[in-house]
Amino acid sequence: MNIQILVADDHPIFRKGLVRTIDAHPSFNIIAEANDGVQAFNKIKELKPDIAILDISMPKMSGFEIVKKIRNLNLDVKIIILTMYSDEEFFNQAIDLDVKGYISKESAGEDLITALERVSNGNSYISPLLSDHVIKLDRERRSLVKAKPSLKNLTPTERQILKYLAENKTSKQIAEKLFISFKTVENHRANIRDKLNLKGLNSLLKFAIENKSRL
Amino acid sequence: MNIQILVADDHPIFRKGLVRTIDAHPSFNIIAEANDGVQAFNKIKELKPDIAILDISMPKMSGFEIVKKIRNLNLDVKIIILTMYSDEEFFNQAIDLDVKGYISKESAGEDLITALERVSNGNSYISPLLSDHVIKLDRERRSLVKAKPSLKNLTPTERQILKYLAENKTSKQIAEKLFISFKTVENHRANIRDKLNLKGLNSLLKFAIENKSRL
DNA sequence: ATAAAAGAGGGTAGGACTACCTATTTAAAA
DNA sequence: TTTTAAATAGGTAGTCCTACCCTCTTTTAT
Repeated sequence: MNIQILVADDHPIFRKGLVRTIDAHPSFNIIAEANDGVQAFNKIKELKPDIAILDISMPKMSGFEIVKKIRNLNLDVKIIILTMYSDEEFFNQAIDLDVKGYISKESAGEDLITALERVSNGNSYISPLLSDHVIKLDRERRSLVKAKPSLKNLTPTERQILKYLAENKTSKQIAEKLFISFKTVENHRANIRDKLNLKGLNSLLKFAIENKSRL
Repeated sequence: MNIQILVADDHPIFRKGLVRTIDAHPSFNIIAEANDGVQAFNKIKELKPDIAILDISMPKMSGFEIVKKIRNLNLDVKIIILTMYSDEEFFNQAIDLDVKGYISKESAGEDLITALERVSNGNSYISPLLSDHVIKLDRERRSLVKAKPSLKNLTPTERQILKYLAENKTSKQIAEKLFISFKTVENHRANIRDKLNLKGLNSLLKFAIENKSRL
């Protein structure tokens, strides 16, 4: 068994730690490293590793953007996300993107190796440091509380408008950018609020700002 | 020349990267590693390394607290601070504590080695990634443009109002919570916008949401 | 082919935020 | 003691967002 791995992280010293940890195991083979998101994406396209270990926050392109692009190209690359943040949003996003592994940067090396082993066998692995959080989420999902509305019900135009909203553009400003009437923009806003079940003043703006990373 | 070094960082993988980077140089010798602040402090007291490399944010005791304690004991240990944050506050604090080296975790290994060499010779070293920042800060100070006002310029009441704003409460709702007139709340809002140099509709709301974790 | 969804455009009423003002009281700092 | 900063309260005009209505065309899916 020889698993080919790409490692992408913009912190050279941390990356060295990753490489050493992984190289110590004969079944795993680092075939490439990347310093930033664009580099990572290009190398994944070119070398088609079995597993890509991606930091979320990298210059030029985030880990998530890379995953989206990979999915669009239908590349069969398993993804392990590395993160500093035990943020619910990020985690949900990872799940939506069918990411197989999700590991905190605070994890020990054994954690990483376990993740690699499980993911290479087609399973998933979430770092124990994060799983407390996951259990909480699971409980939320089971409860009757309406699940967080997903963005995927939105049409492309609605998404576009949300992006502008996250920059705190007014309906009028958005209308000018899109060459449509501001009334149309306001109608879109009303539809989005309806779909996301948002009520109250500026609730849509708040949502747009809080979720801009997922647009 | 054989320099004895202690490394303290609560991220095992990053720590491994540090150790490998340093061990590759014959003049430097890792004599101990620590997982958290208390461990680091105890080992420094016991082993008296020449140089201690400390992460700022560690469980149980921060890097800065360790430095203070070391200074109180009059131990002759040179300190290199490692940080994720290119935050002005942290940097100033480090300078005040007579820290000899200050390195970003985004640095490459060569940066670290350079720092070790300079510090072991009695000099100082600030990672270029940070010195740009320092220079930029300096320029901002020199320029007439009001430097980006941080949250610390806000009064307690203003902070409180920002917190409510981050929850998308209206001025009226906040006024009711605080038992004051909504006009007072709006005045506070105007003052905050002024201090933070925010302009345009809902810019304050946007700021509050984006910075709520720091309130 | 027909129905549904997406996009575009419009109207009205009301509530909310912003930009500008002024003014008083109180507490802290010089 | 005088000054300054903070907190309080008020006014007006303008712009924007929201919550309701409505019609029309084009595209997509059944």
